[in-house]
Amino acid sequence: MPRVGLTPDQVVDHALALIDDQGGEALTLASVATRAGVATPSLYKHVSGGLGELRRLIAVRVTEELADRLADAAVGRSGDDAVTAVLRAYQAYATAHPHRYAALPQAPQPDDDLTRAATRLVGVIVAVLRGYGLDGPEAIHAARTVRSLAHGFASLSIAGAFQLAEDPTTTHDRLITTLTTALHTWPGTATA
Amino acid sequence: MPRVGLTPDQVVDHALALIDDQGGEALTLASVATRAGVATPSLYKHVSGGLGELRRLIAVRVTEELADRLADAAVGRSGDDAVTAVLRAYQAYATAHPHRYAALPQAPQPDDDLTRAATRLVGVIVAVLRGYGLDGPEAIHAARTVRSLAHGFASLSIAGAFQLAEDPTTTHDRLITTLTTALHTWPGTATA
DNA sequence: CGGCTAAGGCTATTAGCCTTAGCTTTATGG
DNA sequence: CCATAAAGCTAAGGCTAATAGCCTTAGCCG
Repeated sequence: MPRVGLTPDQVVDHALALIDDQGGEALTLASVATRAGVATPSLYKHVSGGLGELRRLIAVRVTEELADRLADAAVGRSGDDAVTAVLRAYQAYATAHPHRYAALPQAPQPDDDLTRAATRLVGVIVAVLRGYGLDGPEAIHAARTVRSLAHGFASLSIAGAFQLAEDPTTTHDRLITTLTTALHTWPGTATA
Repeated sequence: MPRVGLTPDQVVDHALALIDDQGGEALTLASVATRAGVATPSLYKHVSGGLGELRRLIAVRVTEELADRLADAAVGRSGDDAVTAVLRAYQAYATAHPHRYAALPQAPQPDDDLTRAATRLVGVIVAVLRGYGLDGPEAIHAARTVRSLAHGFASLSIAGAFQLAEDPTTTHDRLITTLTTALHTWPGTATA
């Protein structure tokens, strides 16, 4: 029939639109195919690994998007200002695209592409940490801590884990203050 | 045929054994039924909501288990000692049962049972924070921060996100030191 | 002791999904 | 203008969840 001219990237586009609309549970090759205006098996011409690979590509794309946002937020800032902006950008992305963010851990194994994207994301954090005199292995430990905090808060808030009356936004503010304060006196640093 | 004498709890037991063995991806009513020595539809007699409810029950069970471990770790300790023990227990549980922990976010919506279990888990953290003079709303914000850090690190480490040469155990040590230090000068506290 | 009821099994069926195989058509390059 | 590779299709197989309806067991009550 008429050729749609699909590309792997476009398949991921459709998949993301579907996830945004109906959640990761609804991600099925059949629905993606319908959105793309194509029969289900045709998707294999572009995503040969089937559903598993599609999930992988989604994780890569989302990680890249997130890394972009963080990089944008960091540019032109340094120190506490930069960390604050990065953490706010992280949470803003997760809040704006909750299903997309929740789809992240659905990826199979961390492959090369995903590792590359994640490395870039971590790179942004490491770069920001230079403002605290952190470098080398300690910068990695600190960056992992930052990422754990950002990811933990994002996934818990998306999952609806914060049900008490207290405003999660306030929690996030506290969390940022706590983090910036801690980074100034990072444990492994001799300069205390 | 001969009655197996199944109960909802036993169904969850089988499901958890399956998850531990083969990961959350492999959780299917058919496999659980096989393990239980029963035909698939028979499971509906015990878990009427089908796969969705089973996942819900699993999340509740895992959250309860985790809360137990944290409570055990906290007993008889206070202050930095208690926080350290709780965070280590958290990570130890996640490391010991990675698939089980990864299955947590597969639960549908936070229902009453899950909320109850999570409330107990948070209660343990809040109790530990009393050692820092934290109470009321600020204790909640601090507890959420602690939980975010613990959950973020656990899920990232399970997902294999820490691929660089640096030892994640060292990261965890730094993370704990950072957290205890920060709790002593919690942002919202007047006593600075 | 007889019989009733409810619970816990079962088989059969439907609907939906992923995936592979193989055919057909379109677009493109020589 | 034709050959070929890419991109679509239909058909089919095998898996899953879920529902419907039947059968048997266990236990209780008269």
